[in-house]
Amino acid sequence: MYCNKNNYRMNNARFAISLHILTLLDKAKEELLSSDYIAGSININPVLVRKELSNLRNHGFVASKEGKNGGSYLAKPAHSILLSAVYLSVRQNNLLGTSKNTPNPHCPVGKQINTHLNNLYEATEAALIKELSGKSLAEFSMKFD
Amino acid sequence: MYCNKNNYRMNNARFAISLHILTLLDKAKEELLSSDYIAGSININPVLVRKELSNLRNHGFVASKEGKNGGSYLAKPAHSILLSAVYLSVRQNNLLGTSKNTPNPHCPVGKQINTHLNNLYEATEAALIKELSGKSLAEFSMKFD
DNA sequence: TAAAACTGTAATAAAATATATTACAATATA
DNA sequence: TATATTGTAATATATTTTATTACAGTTTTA
Repeated sequence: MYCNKNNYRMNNARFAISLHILTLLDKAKEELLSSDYIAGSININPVLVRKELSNLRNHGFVASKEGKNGGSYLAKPAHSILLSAVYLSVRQNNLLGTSKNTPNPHCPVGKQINTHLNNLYEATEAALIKELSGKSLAEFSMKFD
Repeated sequence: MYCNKNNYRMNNARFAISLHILTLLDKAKEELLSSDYIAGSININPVLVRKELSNLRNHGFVASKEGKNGGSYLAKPAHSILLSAVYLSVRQNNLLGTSKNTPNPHCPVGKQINTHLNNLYEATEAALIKELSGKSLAEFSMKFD
C-alpha cells in the first residue's frame, strides 16, 4: 500500500498522455497492461506513465494490480468516461496561462486585471469543457482501426 | 526600420500580457504609452513588452512611433478587436498540449493517436475560439473602473 | 520460499522553455 | 546635438517538464 501526493504543475502533454493510456486500456479489454508496455507505445519514460496512472486511479478511471503479472485496466466502462472528466483530472492551471505576475497595484488597470482575466478564463474554460463533455472515451477509442 | 522574426514557442502568459497591453492602450485613448510604462503596470521586463508589441503590431492591433516621446497606441477601434483574434495572434501550440513524442509506430494505437488527438484538439479549440469571438477588447476594457 | 516481474514513489539529473537582462543601433524630438 | 524612445539580438537566469536512477512493497510461480 502506498500513499502519494503528486504535484505536477502545468497543462503540458498530460492530457494527451492520459488519453493515450486510456485508449490502450480500452483496446486491451480484460487484459492488464504494464506501465512498461504503455510507455513503449507512447514512447515516454515508464515512471511518467506510472505517475499518470496514479492520477487516473485517484480519479477512478483505472485500477491497477501490483506484483508479478500486474498492470492496469479500466475501472469503469469507456462510455462513462467523458473527455471533459479526463481534462479536469489533469488540469492544474488556467487554460490561457495565469500570469504569476503581481501587476502594479497603483495602476488602475494592473490593480484589476487579474480579476477580469480570471472571469474571462472561467467562461472560456467552461466552453471548452462543454465541448469535451460531448465525447466519451468509447467514442474516441472507436476511431482507431 | 526594422525587420524581425519572433519565435516564441508556448502558450504561456502571452495572452494575459497582450490583453493587459491592449487594455492599457485603450484606456490611454490618444496618448502614446512607452514600453517602460506598460512594463511597469504588468510588472515584467520592458523587452518582453516590446516583443509582444511587435507581435500585436504585426497583427494590426497596435501601431508604434519611434524616437523621443514615442510609444504605442491602438491601430483600430477597441470594439473591432475580438478576443479570439488576440488569442490567435499569440497562439503557437495546440491548446491541450501537443505531444512532441513520436509514439511507437508498431503499436496500433500509437500509430494513429496523433491524428485523432489533432482532430479532437481542433474541435476543442474551435469551441474556445467561438466563445472568445463573442467578446471584444472594448467590452473587456469597459469592465475596469 | 526464493526468484522474478511487477507497481509505487522519492530523489535527482537533464532538457526544454520562459523570462530577464544587457547592449546597442536606429529614429524622432526638442 | 543631447535625450528619450523603439527594435532587436545575444546572453543569462529561472522555471518547468521530462527522464533517469534507485529501491521498497506486492504478487505470482517455479
